[in-house]
Amino acid sequence: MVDISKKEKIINAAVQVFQEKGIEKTKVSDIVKLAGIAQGTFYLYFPSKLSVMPAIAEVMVKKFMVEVKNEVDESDSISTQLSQIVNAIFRVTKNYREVLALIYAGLSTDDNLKNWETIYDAFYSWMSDFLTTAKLNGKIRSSVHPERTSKLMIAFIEAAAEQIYLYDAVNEEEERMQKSELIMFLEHALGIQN
Amino acid sequence: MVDISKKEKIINAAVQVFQEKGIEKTKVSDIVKLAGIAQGTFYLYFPSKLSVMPAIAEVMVKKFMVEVKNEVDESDSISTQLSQIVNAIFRVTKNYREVLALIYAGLSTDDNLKNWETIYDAFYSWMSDFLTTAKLNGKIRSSVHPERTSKLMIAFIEAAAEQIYLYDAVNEEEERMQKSELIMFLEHALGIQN
Amino acid sequence: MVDISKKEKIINAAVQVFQEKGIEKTKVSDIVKLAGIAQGTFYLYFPSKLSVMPAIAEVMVKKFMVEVKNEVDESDSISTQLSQIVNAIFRVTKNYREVLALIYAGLSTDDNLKNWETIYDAFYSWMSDFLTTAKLNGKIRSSVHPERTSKLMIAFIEAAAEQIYLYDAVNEEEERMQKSELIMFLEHALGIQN
Amino acid sequence: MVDISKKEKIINAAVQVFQEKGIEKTKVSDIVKLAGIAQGTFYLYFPSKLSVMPAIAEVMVKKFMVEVKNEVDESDSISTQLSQIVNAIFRVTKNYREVLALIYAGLSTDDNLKNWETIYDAFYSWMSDFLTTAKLNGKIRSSVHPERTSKLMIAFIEAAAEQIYLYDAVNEEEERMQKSELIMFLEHALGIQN
DNA sequence: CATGAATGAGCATTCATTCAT
DNA sequence: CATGAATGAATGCTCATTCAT
Repeated sequence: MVDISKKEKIINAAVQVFQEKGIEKTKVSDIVKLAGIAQGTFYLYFPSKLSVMPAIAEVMVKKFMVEVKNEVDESDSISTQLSQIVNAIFRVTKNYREVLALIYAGLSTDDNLKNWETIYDAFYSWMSDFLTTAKLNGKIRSSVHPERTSKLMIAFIEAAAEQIYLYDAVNEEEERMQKSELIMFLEHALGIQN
Repeated sequence: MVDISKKEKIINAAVQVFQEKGIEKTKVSDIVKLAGIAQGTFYLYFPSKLSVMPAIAEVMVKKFMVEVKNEVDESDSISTQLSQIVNAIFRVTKNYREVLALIYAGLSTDDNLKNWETIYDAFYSWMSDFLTTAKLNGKIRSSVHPERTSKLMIAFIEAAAEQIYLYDAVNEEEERMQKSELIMFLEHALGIQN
Repeated sequence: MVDISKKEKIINAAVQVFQEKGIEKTKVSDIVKLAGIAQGTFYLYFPSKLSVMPAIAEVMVKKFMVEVKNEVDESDSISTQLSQIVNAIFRVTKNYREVLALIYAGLSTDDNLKNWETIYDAFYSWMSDFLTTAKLNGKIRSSVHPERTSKLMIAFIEAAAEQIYLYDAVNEEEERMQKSELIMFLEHALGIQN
Repeated sequence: MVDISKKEKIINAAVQVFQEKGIEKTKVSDIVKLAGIAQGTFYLYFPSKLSVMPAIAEVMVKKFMVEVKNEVDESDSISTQLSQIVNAIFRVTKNYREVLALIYAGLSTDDNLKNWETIYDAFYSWMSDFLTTAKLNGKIRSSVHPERTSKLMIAFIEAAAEQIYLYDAVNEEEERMQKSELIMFLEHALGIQN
């Protein structure tokens, strides 16, 4: 039986409440109620309401990575793997659109954090490795700079997903078409040779 | 002499104050003080503090368009024009990074607006026209779907700019390199033939 | 064609709005909207929001008197006339319960008015005359002091009506019984001899 | 030593402040200052400013009952006891005229309460018992319906007291005379036989 | 470590009133 | 007389944070 620490309970509850209520309307009292702990206990683990944000961001980045790693099959073609990456990122964005918006906002709201980069580091590394391998295998154009391009790609795919799920109220057909266009766009950008 | 309406005064003041203080810390009293009007007057034009957001968003989109239109020289090569577009978007993002972050957040914070698309429409149209022309002239790959790609490109370039100016604290050298990588990425994505 | 002065329009509108919204929630803007005049016009006729109260009170007292005078038939027995008085007062109280509550409260809320007595004077006089006549005709006990008793009776009947319509949510049967008890109570109090 | 709960402190303070300032001019900050607690604490016990009203009403009804019970001597004649009841009610009304006016108004102002009856129940019961006993002893007319008449009497005596203390600015002589008239009125109404 | 009652600074919003037209 | 846009003082209520137990 897995013992969930109070800190984790708080983070999980925070993700859920933020997801449902948005940043302004979420009260610490909501979070602790859902976490099943006392109001004061929150402050034993986090110095302030906003300081949960980085922890949430970390959780979200982990979700992205877990999904991507689960979805991507290295034995498939690069083109297919690219689709798999896009699908994974789209899926997480769809499910956690609100929290993601909050993170993007919350981090700038809160002063104490420019850890963004640090938080994303593992994801950037993974993507960078992916690109490096592909490049070594001659599957993508040789001029790709894996590190820089990894950041661009993640930013791009997430932005495309947000565009669809956050601001548009698109139908499934349109969603599918837009995703196709994105993948084609990426294939050309990376100069994929299957 | 141009007569600035009270509403415009409020919007301009709001852009400035939000830019300086962030969303949580901005008080309506700050905005009206800067706008030179009474507190109550604010509520004659906007029903709530957050409801200025869409108006601000519109202003920001206009800023993007003005900069892009000023910067892009249609007599230049497509490749050059692409750089010009990127430069313009980066410049606005750099100058208004805070407000932009607020908008991305604020719109989801505030319930009353999913007008995002509407607000961006003009920009999307411009970009779509740009791609259509380029496509007709055989300057970019023929498989590009101008409308869909226009949305992707704007989302992408903005996301790349935010990544640099919002979350990173990059040096100029790194900024320059990242921008180059982005342009190269875009050139391949669009299949540019100069 | 009768020309209703703006002042009367305001008073009528105020009665209606107060009736519907209660004293706290009634805004001057509601009153003027219903009266069909401009906000500022209100202040040409009344120095403040609360200062309409006495005018409203006057209107209400007039309503009481009109109803009582219409209902009471001097050719009927004293006992019957008493019932008629009670019925009239009950009817007005039922229809204007909210405004009446407001008046009772509003007058004490507002400092500038202890005109209560003055406003009720005409009603007291009528009742006093009624009692005087009855007394001269030997229809009621001779120890009744018409002036003092007139005030008591009006206060009493109104209080009884309020008790039913303001605070109770009585059924019609109970209402009828309570009214009977009141009339019997009054008959004995006045020592009515038919 | 009796420990006064925070809730009681609030109610007591509220009675006092409302008595002094009236309903509109009373600020929550006044109440908490007098109660010696923090502003926020008020809202731990009452959801809104107006919601103290019912609690105050209860306190006032208790005051009526305490005074009446203290004053009335069952070994005295019915006539004397009636005077004692009137005196007690008049005294409380005189001392708390403002709060009483507020209650009468406040209850209708505030939506959440038609508990009026419930609040008065104990007082009605006491009076009803008083009348029942008197009736059984043949001291009052046998046609009196104790329950209904108890409500009428309380409403009546209070109304008479208010008429004097709230709206009139009577001299003591007039006050005494009006009270006599009331008692005589009641004696006849009840058909008192000493 | 945990609690949750108490705190009180802080702010958005309202609305009676004014006054230039 | 009439207007209604503009005013800005005034206050109820919230909620992050603390601390005695």
